[in-house]
Amino acid sequence: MKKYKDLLSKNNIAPSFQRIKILEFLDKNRTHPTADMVYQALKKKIPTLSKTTVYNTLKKLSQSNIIAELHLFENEIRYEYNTDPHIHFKCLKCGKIYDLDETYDHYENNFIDGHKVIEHHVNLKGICRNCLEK
Amino acid sequence: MKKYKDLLSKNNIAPSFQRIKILEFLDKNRTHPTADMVYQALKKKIPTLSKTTVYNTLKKLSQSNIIAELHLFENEIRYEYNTDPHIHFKCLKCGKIYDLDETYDHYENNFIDGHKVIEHHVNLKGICRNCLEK
DNA sequence: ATCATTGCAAACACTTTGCATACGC
DNA sequence: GCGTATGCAAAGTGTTTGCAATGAT
Repeated sequence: MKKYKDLLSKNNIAPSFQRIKILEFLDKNRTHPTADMVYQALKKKIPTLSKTTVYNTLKKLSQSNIIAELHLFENEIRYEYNTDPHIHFKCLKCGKIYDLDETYDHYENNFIDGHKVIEHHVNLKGICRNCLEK
Repeated sequence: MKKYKDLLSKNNIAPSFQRIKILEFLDKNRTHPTADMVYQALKKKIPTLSKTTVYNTLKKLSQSNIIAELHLFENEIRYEYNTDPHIHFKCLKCGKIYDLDETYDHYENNFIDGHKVIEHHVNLKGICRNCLEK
């Protein structure tokens, strides 16, 4: 996939087969997976893949801001392909995490109590529309 | 401390010496400590204290909503004595976490895209007023 | 041939669990 | 004395590191 190869090269990350596949997976599966979920999914197609490579790659990609590390509600890291600012909603019933297109940049580059705000993260919890219907 | 003893009893948690001390520590040190920080601080005064007790107590207290478990920006759990709704600000320079009295209940008990919002968490990052002055 | 990436295994940090002892009512 | 809390040690997760083998240019 040229798209991913170019993106990696542009960020001075050698576009190895594994890295391209991990990046492609995150682009095509917007499910906020953990490192282990990425590993489990890709292992099927790349039997030789190691968890170490997944961890190393995810760290490299997030350091280059190609993907984002999420620290949502549990004590675990989840990853997502970097996109426009948005907020996260987690369903308390089914556990699914949704991206919401709310920008909510109320605080961005603003000052609160004298503190300069650079980043903001809004995490919501509740019951998702699918679970409400049941 | 009668205050803590009563609070524990009211929640059907036996008000043992260790539990009272852990709760008192969180009330008097609003520094969002990790379990280990609580342990290190209290071990000085209670040499026999074990980490297990700290972990077990923190879990019990947060299950009763006496304290809150925070999943802020790093992949670790921090705890705080439960108070009015507020948001958190972490300084990128000094690492300190501030409580901000912004309520921001824009989404609370509201529906977004059909999802019912029950909880919300707003986490900000930036440079705190102390670090800005330097 | 060189250099970086990979992947195994071991180490690591944080948290939980099992269980015997000790404590409080 | 009974029942629960404590605290040690061991096990369990999620993540990182050391290093030899592999792979790409």
